[in-house]
Amino acid sequence: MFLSTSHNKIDLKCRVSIPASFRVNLEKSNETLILFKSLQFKCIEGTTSTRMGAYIDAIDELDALSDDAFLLRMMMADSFEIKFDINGRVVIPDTLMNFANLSDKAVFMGIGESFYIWSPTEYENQYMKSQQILREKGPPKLILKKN
Amino acid sequence: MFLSTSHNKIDLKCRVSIPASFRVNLEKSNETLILFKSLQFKCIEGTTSTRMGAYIDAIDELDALSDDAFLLRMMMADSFEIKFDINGRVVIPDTLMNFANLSDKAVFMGIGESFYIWSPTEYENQYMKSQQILREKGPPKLILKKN
DNA sequence: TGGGATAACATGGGAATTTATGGTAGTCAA
DNA sequence: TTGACTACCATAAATTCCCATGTTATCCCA
Repeated sequence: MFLSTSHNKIDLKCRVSIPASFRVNLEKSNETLILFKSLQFKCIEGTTSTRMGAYIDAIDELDALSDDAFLLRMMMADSFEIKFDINGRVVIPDTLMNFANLSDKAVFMGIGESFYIWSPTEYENQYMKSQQILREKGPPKLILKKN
Repeated sequence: MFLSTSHNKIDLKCRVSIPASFRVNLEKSNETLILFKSLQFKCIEGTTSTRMGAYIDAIDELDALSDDAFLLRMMMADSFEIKFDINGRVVIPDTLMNFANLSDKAVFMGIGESFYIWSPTEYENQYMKSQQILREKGPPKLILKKN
């Protein structure tokens, strides 16, 4: 599970350290990391190859001509299998750097099954927005399912 | 699985480098590459011989005399088993070059179980279209099965 | 509980390898 | 003998690998 937030530096080669806790999480479950363009936000989403595989299987279940199938294929096209260097760093592909408006700083935000990588300003915006909603509408009502 | 997008050059001999990650994917699973006319788009589709077998089996499920089966057979007839040169390049058959309107640039787009080869302009059109659908309809609603 | 030792982490830089691509020589068939 | 095709070589650029370093967090013992 990916949790917590941290700020790391992106160097000139577009390398960035993935927070150690995220890395351990991947290693323990023997997963490779996939980075892709978020479908909702101007940020990168990171997840496991297993979870990405589930999306791919879902494509075959859909009507091949449907909009959903089309979008999912596009999503695959904007996804990258990422390798770590010995120090736990990855290289962020150009496409993703541009999409998320990243330059020299990245904010990692764990959200459970996956995590987001934001530019600092975009992260700040989204954070403000969440505080705003919280003030106006109060905390979300959560119903946890029993297993 | 085939992921990510990349732009490669097609030379005068119709040779083009298959992106390294696609090649590795094929080698790891000991598959040969099949190229054929996409059934949906003006592009080439590439996949493993195993998956091509699955397509062919799917045709057999159809009424053998139906128009669908006829069309699918005609399309499949234009599929090619492709060999790599020592540098990871392939030669794109003339039929496919023409079908996909390719000349000197190719866009490789991984979509999971297979990949597409587009002309740059056609790729651009499809990408625009996906962004349009995303704006209008939002991301696909997917319910992934629990592991 | 304090403080030094030790390990873990994030980051920088350069060397070695891989990739994409241009070119040439050899082979086979018409 | 020509033309098409294939196999292989060459090279520049991009990518990956690995070593070095400073900084932060953790541990352990007095």
